[in-house]
Amino acid sequence: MVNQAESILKSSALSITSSRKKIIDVFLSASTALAHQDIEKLADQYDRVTIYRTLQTFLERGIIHTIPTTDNTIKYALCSDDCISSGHHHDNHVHFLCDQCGRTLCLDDVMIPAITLPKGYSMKAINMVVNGICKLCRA
Amino acid sequence: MVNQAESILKSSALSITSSRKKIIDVFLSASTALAHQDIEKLADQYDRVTIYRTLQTFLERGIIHTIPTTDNTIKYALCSDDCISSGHHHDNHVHFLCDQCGRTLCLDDVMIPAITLPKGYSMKAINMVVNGICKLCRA
DNA sequence: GTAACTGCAAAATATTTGCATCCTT
DNA sequence: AAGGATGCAAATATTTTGCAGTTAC
Repeated sequence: MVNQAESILKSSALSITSSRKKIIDVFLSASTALAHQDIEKLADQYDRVTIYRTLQTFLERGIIHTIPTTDNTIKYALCSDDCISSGHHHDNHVHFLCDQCGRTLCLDDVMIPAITLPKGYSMKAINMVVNGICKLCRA
Repeated sequence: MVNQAESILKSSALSITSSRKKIIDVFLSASTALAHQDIEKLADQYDRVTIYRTLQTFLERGIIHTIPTTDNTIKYALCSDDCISSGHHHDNHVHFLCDQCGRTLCLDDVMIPAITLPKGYSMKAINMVVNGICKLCRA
């Protein structure tokens, strides 16, 4: 039984350091996408700068991805296995941003429908974000 | 023939000032969505703080909206007529972010397809952003 | 041992707030 | 005239950069 964080780092050919493991663990145990600030709080033994640099590295390697939100914040989430494997990032599920609790959730079961672009445009990635009230806030 | 910027301000019950008119004109003559920085450059006779406050006001009144992008920037665009009218903002077309020139375009002819959310979730707004290479960069 | 990673300090940017003055109605 | 909008100054917050010391391999 190998540590999951370590195995993620290994498959991206990154050296295994305690800050990187910690930040991956934070993502693994989070149920939602996280803002830089959230990560700072949850991994507060590490320098803010290290977190910036680590997130940057993870983005480049496709370990995490950003979720575009209308509320002027940037949220990060772990990529699912199949989106790391291909080398090319593609996240094909819908994201949900709750206007009440502010959480960003991956709706893994809701696929993004196909669309047709006008002539001359090529598509590399597609994102779909729904704003509203989530299950928990509504209850 | 009334000035278009003035008529937009009037229908939102905002007082007509030169900075507000200028900023609306900037949007009207832009072919793409604009970042705060772009607006600063295009309306550089006005204070940076005024631009912050004006954009904030316009967002609240539904004169402009933000477009979520994966590249960690916030882009603003004028709402189309029909999205102002209802009081409730709803932008039902797809946005395109060109990875090469960085421009954000409204694909007015491409509608966002309907999706079904899991039980317990309610939808207030939906956004769809496609990344890729635009028509002009490809040519 | 070497290259890469981290922490600290500091610089550069971006955003927010307070207040006095000016402009719109 | 009154309320709201603007500009300036300054306080905060965010992000980037340089460098020296430390760690992974």
